Order: sequence, then structure tokens, then C-alpha cells
Amino acid sequence: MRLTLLRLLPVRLNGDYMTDIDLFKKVYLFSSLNEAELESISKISRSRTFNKGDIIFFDTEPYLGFYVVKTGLVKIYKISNDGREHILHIIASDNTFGEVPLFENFGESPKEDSRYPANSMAIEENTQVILIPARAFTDLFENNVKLCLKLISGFARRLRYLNHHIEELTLKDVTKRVAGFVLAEFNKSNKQNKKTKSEITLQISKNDLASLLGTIPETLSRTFKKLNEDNILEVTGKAILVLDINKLKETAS
Amino acid sequence: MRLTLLRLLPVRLNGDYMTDIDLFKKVYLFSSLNEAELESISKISRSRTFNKGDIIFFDTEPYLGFYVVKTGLVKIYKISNDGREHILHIIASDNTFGEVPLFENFGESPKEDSRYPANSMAIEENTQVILIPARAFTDLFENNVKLCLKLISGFARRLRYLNHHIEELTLKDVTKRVAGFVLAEFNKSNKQNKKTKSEITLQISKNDLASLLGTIPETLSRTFKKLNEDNILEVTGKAILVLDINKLKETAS
DNA sequence: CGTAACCTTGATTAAGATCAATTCTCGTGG
DNA sequence: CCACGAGAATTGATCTTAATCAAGGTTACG
Repeated sequence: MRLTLLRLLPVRLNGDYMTDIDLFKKVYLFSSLNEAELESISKISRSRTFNKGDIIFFDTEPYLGFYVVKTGLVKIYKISNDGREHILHIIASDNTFGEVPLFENFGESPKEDSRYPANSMAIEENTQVILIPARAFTDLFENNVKLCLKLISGFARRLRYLNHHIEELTLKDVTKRVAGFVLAEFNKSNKQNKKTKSEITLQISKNDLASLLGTIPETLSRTFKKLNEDNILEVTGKAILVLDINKLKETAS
Repeated sequence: MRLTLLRLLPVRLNGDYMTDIDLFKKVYLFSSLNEAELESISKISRSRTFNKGDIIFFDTEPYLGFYVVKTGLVKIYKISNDGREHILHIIASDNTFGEVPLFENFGESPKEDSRYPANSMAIEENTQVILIPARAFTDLFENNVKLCLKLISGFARRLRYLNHHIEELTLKDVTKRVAGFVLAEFNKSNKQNKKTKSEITLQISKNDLASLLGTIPETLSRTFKKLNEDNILEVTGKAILVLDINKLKETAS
């Protein structure tokens, strides 16, 4: 009795309780689908909830389908034999991940042994994701050019992002990469909020940030310290205050 | 008179002279298009010939369209302020490159200021490419799901390749990367030729190979030397003889 | 046969990883 | 409300890999 009540409470009290279909309407990939199609997807999809640090899938696992992030944050990462990690993407809510294997072998005999290209892990408490099974989705693509074009456009952006990521990793030192990251966050934040605000807030831990920038926490910490000594920025916990935007741009080069 | 003759000669004498349409039929991306569509593409496309070392486009140039490689070899690469270079892809004949900007901003207002994501250069003499102008091609996509699916599948593979590339660069040392490259070439060559052949031939210069593996020629040379001293392989010019496939696999780890 | 591009080898350096030791922060239970 | 403990972040000392710098050697091609 007590348990049932507890389970019901959030639904009852929370005015903005959301169905999967409401979520799907905010997903770029799905924006060309009609209500009926969204409902048919919703029917076959499965919600799953994870805690911080929980694995969503390993790159060794057989492919089941792709995911939509409902709440929380997910990291997509590779890991070496000796345990070092490198983060490829951070996926926020309303975004999809794990679509690549769906389409790799299109035309060829559908491979049953297809795998995820990387690992994924929830990096926030109460990260809710929805699994969209592979089989049910492919038919939709074959009958909907608009949907295809959405996917193409999403893939194209991701390709450009990875190009950029490789450029950063291979042609720039850690200081340039850190400055480049802060600059990008600064621009992103000021695009959203219109007016200029010189403080940005990290959404991820510094451990994860280090891994995303292709370095380790110790080096990231030292780099922040150096940028502070040069009066470029000031880091307090998850808050980064940009002191000199011009010097920051120059450093990112 | 003399000039006209010279220009005609190769066509006359060369029995396997090829029209653009013959080439297009071998391009995976185009494999769902009919003769009429191929012809309409052919009419608006432009052939260009480059020598080794010629730039095809810079990443700073406005986007014109994508390319098909007819003959020769093309490298797609990024370059740093101080001139260091990193190769992202090597594109061989019958393959396309530069499609990404076509689709990045689909749905949004068509940006006129869109740019190529990286630089490209011919790395063989007599590299012939065909430029497919952007505007003329987008209509085709909006009316052809099969074409879309081909593109999606091509992009998906490229995404997985870049994932893998980043994994190699960030989580493996040079020796592992070199061993991994040789192993991949070994497998590719033996898949094509059925029977096992332990010698592979480099298609690119060692300078370019170093850049593709995220290192420099000096380090590549030393790495080959070390792998030779360990009786794993033997390098003579562009020929690599695999001496111990098991040790090679182990080294690539 | 000569020159330029390509490749190799050696000596040195530097960036950043690793190892080790605190300190800080924050959620949890008493 | 405070104390505790675990994970996160910082700092310092040292080490390692691979880049840089410098000089020859090889190969291909006009």
C-alpha cells in the first residue's frame, strides 16, 4: 500500500507529466512523423531508467535499436585495454544515439551480428532513455523521404563534428582544446540567452570533460590554473567565468 | 590543328574510354538511379584533372558541390596554423567526397556561406574527378528514398570509421596504430584475393601514411624498423611482407 | 646523370601521462 | 544538524612517448 502510493504520487502531483509521444515531438529526427506514426513507435518502444554510472550498452553487445534521451545525460565513449577512456559525444535530452548500426549494411543481407560502435553510460542520476527497436523502424524509413532527410542531416552534422573533434585532438595542444571548448560553450550559451553573459556552467564532471578533450583530470586542472594565472578565466566548481574573451579566442587560435 | 589531334588521340586509341555515365554506374551512392537520372547528372557535372600535390578544395572555400573520383587518389585532410597536417580519409576511384555540406542545414534556410569540412588534395598524377553541383542534386533526393538510403548507409559507415579512427588516435600508441593499419590492409587484401597472400602494397607515400596514422615520417620509419627487428614484418619500399600474422594481431591488440 | 622528393637514422627536447599524496565537496545516516 | 566517508579535484615529482632538429642516404624521373 505504501509502495503503491509512492509510485503514484509523482504522476498525480506533477502537472507536466509527459507521455513518450510528447517527448517524441521534440526529437529532431522524428519531426516529420505524424501522430499515428509516433504512436506506433511509442507502442513498441521501451522506457528504461538508469543511475549515474550505469552502463546503457557496451560496444560488444548485439544491436537492439537506438535510444532517445528523455531526462539526464548520456556519454558515448571508447575504452582501451588498460582502462583509459575517451568520450566521443555527450547526449542531452531530446536527442538520439545509437542509430548508426541500423543503416550500415543497408541493401546487404541484414546482419544479425551487428554491434554498437561505442559504449554508453548514464552520467546523471535518473537518466531515462527510450529504446526504439531496430526492426520496427526501418519500414518507416523506406516510406518517408522527409524522415530520411532528417536522418541524413543529423548524420551530416555528426560527421562534421567528428571531423572537428579529430582536428582538435591531432593538431592542437591541451591548452588550445580547453580554450576552444570554453569558447564554444560561451558562444552556445550567449546564442540561447541573447544578451552577453560571461559565466558558463559545466554540465559534466571535470573527469568527463578531460576525457572529452582527450586528456586526464590532472592535466585539465593544471590547464585551468594556467588560464586563470593569465587572467583569461576563473573556475569555481562547475562555474567558469570568462574574464577576457579576446585572449580566450586568441588562445584557442 | 596539331593540338586538336593530340586532344583526340587518347579517345581514338584507347579502347576502354569511359563516359561519365559508365563511371557513375560504379558509384555506390548512385546505384539506385536510372539511366535518365544519371544522364541529367552527367550533363551538369564538370570533369577536372589534377596532378600530384594539386589542391582540389580548401576548407575555407565556399561549397560548390561534391566530387566523384574517376582515376587517381585523393586525400582529405586538416592542417594546423603551423603547417602540421592530419589526413582523415583517402578516397579511391568510384568513391565520393564532400557530400556533407549538402545536407547539414536541411530544412533550415539554405545557407549560401556553407564550407567544405576539410581540405582535399590529389596525391597521384592524373587524378580525375567530377564535380557534381549541389543545387542540381538535392531535387533527386527529395524524390528518391532509395538514393537517400544509399547516402544514409554511406554516412553511417563513415561515422563508424571516424569513431574507430578517434579510438585509435586517443587510446593507442603509434606501434599499435601501425600494426592495426597493416593488419587491416592484410585482411582487406586477402578478402579480395580469396587465398592468403602475406605481402601487401602501400597505395600511398609513407609521408601520407604517417599523417593518416597521426604521427610523422620519422616515427613511422622507426616503428617499421622495430616491427622488423621483432620479426613481425619486413618493409621494402612500398611492399610490406607480413612475417608473423599472430604477433601482428597481438601487437595491434 | 643530376636533381628533387622521399625516406631513414641519430641526438635532443618537450608535452603531457603517470604515480603519489592531499584537499575539497557533497550526499547519507546517526 | 553534524560527522563521516567516498568520490572528485588539485598539486607536486617524475617518467615516457613521440615530436623536433639535423644530417645523410635512396629512389624516381626528366
